[in-house]
Amino acid sequence: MTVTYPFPRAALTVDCVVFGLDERDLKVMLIRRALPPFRGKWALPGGFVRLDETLEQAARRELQEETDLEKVFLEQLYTFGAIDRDPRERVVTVAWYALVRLSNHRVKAATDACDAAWFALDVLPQLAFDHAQILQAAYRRLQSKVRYEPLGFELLPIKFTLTQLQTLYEIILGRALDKRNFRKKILSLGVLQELDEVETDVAHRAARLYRFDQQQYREKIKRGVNFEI
Amino acid sequence: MTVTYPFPRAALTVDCVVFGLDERDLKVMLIRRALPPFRGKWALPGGFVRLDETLEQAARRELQEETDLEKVFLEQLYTFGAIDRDPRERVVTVAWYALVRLSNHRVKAATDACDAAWFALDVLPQLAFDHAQILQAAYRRLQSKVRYEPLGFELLPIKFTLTQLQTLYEIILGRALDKRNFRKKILSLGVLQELDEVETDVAHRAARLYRFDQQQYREKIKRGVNFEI
DNA sequence: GAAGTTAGTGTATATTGTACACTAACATAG
DNA sequence: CTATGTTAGTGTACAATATACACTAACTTC
Repeated sequence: MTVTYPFPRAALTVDCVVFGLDERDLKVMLIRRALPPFRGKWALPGGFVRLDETLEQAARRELQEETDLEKVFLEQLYTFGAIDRDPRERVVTVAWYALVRLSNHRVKAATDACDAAWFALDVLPQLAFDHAQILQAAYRRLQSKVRYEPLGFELLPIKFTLTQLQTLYEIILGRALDKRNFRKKILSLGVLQELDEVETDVAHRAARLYRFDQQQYREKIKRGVNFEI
Repeated sequence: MTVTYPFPRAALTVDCVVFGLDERDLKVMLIRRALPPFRGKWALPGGFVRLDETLEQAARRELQEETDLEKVFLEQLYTFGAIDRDPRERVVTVAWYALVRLSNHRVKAATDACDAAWFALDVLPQLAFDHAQILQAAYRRLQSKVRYEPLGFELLPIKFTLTQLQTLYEIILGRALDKRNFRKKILSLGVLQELDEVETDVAHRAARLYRFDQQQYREKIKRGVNFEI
């Protein structure tokens, strides 16, 4: 099964920067490469785009092949096309970033002899190809976008406390926020649904649980209300 | 000169949405296609990516081939990969948008029997491929980005009046702005350099000219000052 | 020099952001 | 069952920013 073209063509891949949040850190999922080049080095999950799938389908397929991640938030980041970014040949990659609820998703048992693991952003190993650059771009995008779009909720459980939400913003933005002002602000946006439930299994006063109200959010957006932390 | 690969590959192109501003409208540059498919239809300037050039180089080359545009503001927009976006075969395109000073740039005499022309956004002809979608995406990007990055200056002459600047924002954002508030705001950002010159050839009081101070802007950004209209 | 046209300017009010500290509720250990 | 530890939850005063609004100045042309 070979194909012939009148002019040489770049290979086209997708790569995914998958962010997850645990108690104290923003983490990113990496795969240890089983094959050269960069054998044994860590890399972003990704692979070649097939001709019968869109770019987004390719990204989702790669996510599922290497992890058990389904139905996650996924958005196109940027397309990287430096001439020598892959030592073998010209490869252009469409990079995506994904946000997942870490608690729900365990990394799938190693596929084809690759390890997969979560790394905190400040203790990243050396990465293959230009993946360090891609990861940085994804992190910067997340930091700027989280301030005016409700991305953060994709990283939390469906039901969460206001403290969890605040901690999330503090971790992503890298600075402390005032508790009372944060609550005032976020509640005034009117996109949180207060539940009749509180946390369980905590050794102190249990906090009220909330959930993000997607429908409310869409309506507010239509009316031109802008979400900004 | 043919090449053979073990698996089929998508073709890779770049397309550019080139915005320019005249007295009353935001305009976009289109090329009339000389060849099928969509022969005779209008399309975004663009073409195939060569293996010895980056994606940005490809976009700039296409701009220069079909217009006389050099050193323009150019930024990657999004990569479009719908399976049947080109009727001939699978083609993935990396879309870019460019901002040019219309007064400086006349469209180059038709290259290989293509016409090129500027169209106001509200009187666009039917476009080839998915170019209408790409153009819409570019316009939305411009509208949102112009509010917190100094893109607008790329569309004006180097020396401009505050009224010209305000008109630019009004055209792009599609709403009227208050004259005094606009001036207060834009001057308080401290990125405009007041010149010792005024407009000429006007049949009324001549307005002071200003220029955008790139250096000041960079310094302000470093210090975390945020530019927002 | 009169008429027409755009430039250029300030203030009062409303809205939003920011700084800041204590009591309430619950779990657990003694 | 009481004391202790821990986090939840709440309001107000002040500062900064955004908004609404109308007239005089400067110049050109007839």
